[in-house]
Amino acid sequence: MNPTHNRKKDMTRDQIVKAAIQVFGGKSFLEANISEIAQKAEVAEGTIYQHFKNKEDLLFFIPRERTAAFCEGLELHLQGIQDASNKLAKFAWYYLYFFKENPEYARIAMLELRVNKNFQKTKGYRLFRGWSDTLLDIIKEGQEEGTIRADMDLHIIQELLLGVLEHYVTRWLLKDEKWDLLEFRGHAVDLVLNGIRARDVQGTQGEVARKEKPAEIMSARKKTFKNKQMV
Amino acid sequence: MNPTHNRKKDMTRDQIVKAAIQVFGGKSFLEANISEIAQKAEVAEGTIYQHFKNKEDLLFFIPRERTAAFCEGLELHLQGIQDASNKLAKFAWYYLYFFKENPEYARIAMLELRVNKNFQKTKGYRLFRGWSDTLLDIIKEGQEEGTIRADMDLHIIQELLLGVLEHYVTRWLLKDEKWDLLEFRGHAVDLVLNGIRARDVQGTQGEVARKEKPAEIMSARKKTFKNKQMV
DNA sequence: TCACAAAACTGAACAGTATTCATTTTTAAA
DNA sequence: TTTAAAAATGAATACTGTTCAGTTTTGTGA
Repeated sequence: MNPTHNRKKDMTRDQIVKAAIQVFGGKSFLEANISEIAQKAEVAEGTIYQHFKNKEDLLFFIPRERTAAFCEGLELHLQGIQDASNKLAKFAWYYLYFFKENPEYARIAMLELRVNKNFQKTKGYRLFRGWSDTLLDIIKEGQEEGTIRADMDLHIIQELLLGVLEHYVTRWLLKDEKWDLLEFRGHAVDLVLNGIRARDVQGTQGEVARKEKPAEIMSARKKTFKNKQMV
Repeated sequence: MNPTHNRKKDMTRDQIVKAAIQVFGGKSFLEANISEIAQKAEVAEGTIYQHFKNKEDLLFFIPRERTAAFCEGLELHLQGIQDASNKLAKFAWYYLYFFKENPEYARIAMLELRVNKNFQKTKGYRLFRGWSDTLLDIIKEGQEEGTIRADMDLHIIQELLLGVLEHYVTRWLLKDEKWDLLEFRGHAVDLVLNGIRARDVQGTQGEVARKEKPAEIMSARKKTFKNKQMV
């Protein structure tokens, strides 16, 4: 068979992945079982193993499709926004909006993939976190603009933002999506942006947990991050 | 047998829990297996099921012991510190310090329990999150002192702090504890404290994501939180 | 010290589910 | 239409959590 004519196989694979999102999105990895996925996808259990090495491999494949959709939407929503602060606010909004609209995927991403050590080593993970470069660019832009404090490494700020957003989505999921995920967005984002905003510090109240001078901090941290690969 | 004389049973239970911490702390819930725990605890597999309903029940029992240790240490380390900001800084330090010293428990708490929907309904969970009232008290104190911004609900600030801390511990674990967990503490805490610090806002740069007036925000949110039980 | 009943423990048997693989069916080019 | 490769099948297998009938240990009262 000609390698370009592998439509059929792709189609059943898509069916399987679609079914997997439904099943994995509704119960934990452990509780979800292959037979149910096979049934939903209208294939035999054995068929799944022609497309995926095992149950975990199938789980790890899921973000590929959704990440692409996430990135497309993000690009679109960021277009036309001028300064970095507004871009960050928009980013946070879109992030929460996306998971609100994709609750099944949210459960998979936040409650399974995000805390899975094996997933960190997969191709899917790089896509999953690939878009975070966009975030780094925005932060850098803000630092150059002078609207975001430059006395701190990019990655620290990035981790702060992602940490808070992931946390809010996770809490929302664990509480059975009882409230609107976007409800507290303004306040949470306000706190974070307030924290990273540049201002003329006069040492008025800024003595807590800051023993080194700004310049030293930045250069030192950049090196450390590169060596230790925090992100 | 007299119900007060159940020492023997408690001892084997402790052995089992200790072994469970080791095994669950070294691999995922799925990869960990009962036979290994039984072997490490020097009991038969069947014995475990006399103490715990099932594998998950055993996992959920683990935080009981460690939470007590966490709280004791926290109380001790907070003693003698005067203002709320320094208490929060100390809280963050102690939080990270504790998980740095208990990496096995950290893996269980952050990568398994924290994202487990079933765990949220257990007795262990209430202990696990019980100490967070301490955090609420400190934040309230800061708001009354005037050092922490009072135009925002307590719980929003609490979630921000916990979110960031949990996120940093999680990243550290997923990257195989490659760096010192306390290394970036100063910077992360600085960002958060900077964000929640009270200051005389003149509307200089504070227009992002803040469409309502401070007073309205607070009263509205307090109600919402109570109704929807975010925490 | 012994008897004995309750508590605690044991491990082989059981059950449920992920995975394998020999076989059948489908596909598409010749 | 033929045919060989690709794809799909599902019964058999293997692995692991859980059960339970039987054994051992414990503590008490005679």
